[in-house]
Amino acid sequence: MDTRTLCLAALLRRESSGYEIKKRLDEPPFCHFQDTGFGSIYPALTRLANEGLIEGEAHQQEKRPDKKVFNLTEAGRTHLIDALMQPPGPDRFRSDFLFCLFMSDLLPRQHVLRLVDQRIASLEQVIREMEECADKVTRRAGRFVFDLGYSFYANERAFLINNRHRLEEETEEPRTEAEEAERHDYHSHTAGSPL
Amino acid sequence: MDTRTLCLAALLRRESSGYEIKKRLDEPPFCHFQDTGFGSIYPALTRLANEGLIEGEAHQQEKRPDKKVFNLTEAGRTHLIDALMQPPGPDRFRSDFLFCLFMSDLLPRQHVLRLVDQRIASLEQVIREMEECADKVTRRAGRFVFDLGYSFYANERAFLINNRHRLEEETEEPRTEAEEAERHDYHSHTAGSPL
DNA sequence: TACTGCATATATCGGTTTGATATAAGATGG
DNA sequence: CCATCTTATATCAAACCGATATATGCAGTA
Repeated sequence: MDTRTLCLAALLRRESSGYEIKKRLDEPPFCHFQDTGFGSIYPALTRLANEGLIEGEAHQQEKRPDKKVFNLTEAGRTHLIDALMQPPGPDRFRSDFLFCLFMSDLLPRQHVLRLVDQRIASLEQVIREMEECADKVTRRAGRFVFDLGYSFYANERAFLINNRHRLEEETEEPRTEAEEAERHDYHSHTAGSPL
Repeated sequence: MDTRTLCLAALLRRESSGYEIKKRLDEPPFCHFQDTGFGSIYPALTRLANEGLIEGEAHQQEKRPDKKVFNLTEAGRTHLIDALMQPPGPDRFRSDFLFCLFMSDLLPRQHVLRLVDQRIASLEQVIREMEECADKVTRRAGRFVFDLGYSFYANERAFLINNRHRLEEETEEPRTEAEEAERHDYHSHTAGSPL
């Protein structure tokens, strides 16, 4: 979902400044399936204001930089609902961790195991944090997505713990042989062996 | 992982053209955790060639456009391994589907249920396709990532099937009341209710 | 037969996103 | 007292994404 729609959604229930939107988008449950930076949010807000989908005014603050607080217009609300009714685009998922794992026959075994252990640790932290704030999530839709996210993380943790041993074993056949085999496959056009 | 590193990885086991790289990156198991378009791949290959990390020559083909086939240099192989040894960046996951679900109290219930059913159907197709090509995945590292990916999809499918009923029930409290409650929370600074 | 659409193959272009950085001042903490 | 964090907005280059252009062969079909 593009940043403009994200901003509309963030403004639906309360008026906010760009900074506040960023903060909320950075914490659960939102950060688990959408992320943005200031570099996207501020231009998006400017454009939304030009299009009349949001309205804003500068609130002067004591001892703080001025705050530009925006809220949705009726047109903005309509626009948001329109966007949500469109068939959703495909998920986009990019994971350096999985990429490294996939390429891990190039790397020292100890390094790979450390990578997996760090991943398990970071999953455990996310899970702990989610458990702590679980009772704050009361809206039905929010709760549904929260629970789904939780099951994602728990599932990955379980998989890594249960399958870590597969990466501990000695390296498979020597690399040169494997390469020769794949090269053969390639030339004989028999198997589309994955990458 | 940036596109240049991706291309190096794709060239590790066999020489390829940009088109072939794109094709392989578009199919499992690669498409499940990395994606790229031509708009990224061709510039990346040009730059890699300028940097001496890959070498290429144009193969003339009968009845087809010319093919520029690249392969890794020793410097390219070293560069790839260096990149893989760096601590991996965080996963990036963006899902329009989850975003729509999260906002689903704005949408007609039937629409949301249809969305979920379509999601289940598409998960089931992915799972079927993975099962069909499962026996082609033999490399240990590839197999590990493949199995992890499979468990992702299977987990999400199970969750959606088991929890779909939660979205069937009548809408919770009327929206205006809920809004008032949240507005109160906000002003009293007691609860950081998520978005 | 002609038409339609798909696969092969490379490439560019505009718009968007990302990540780092600039600016500025109060709050926090060692 | 100094470093670092938080609040607050903003910009910029580099990278990325999606659509489109170009050209040809091949398979299916009306």
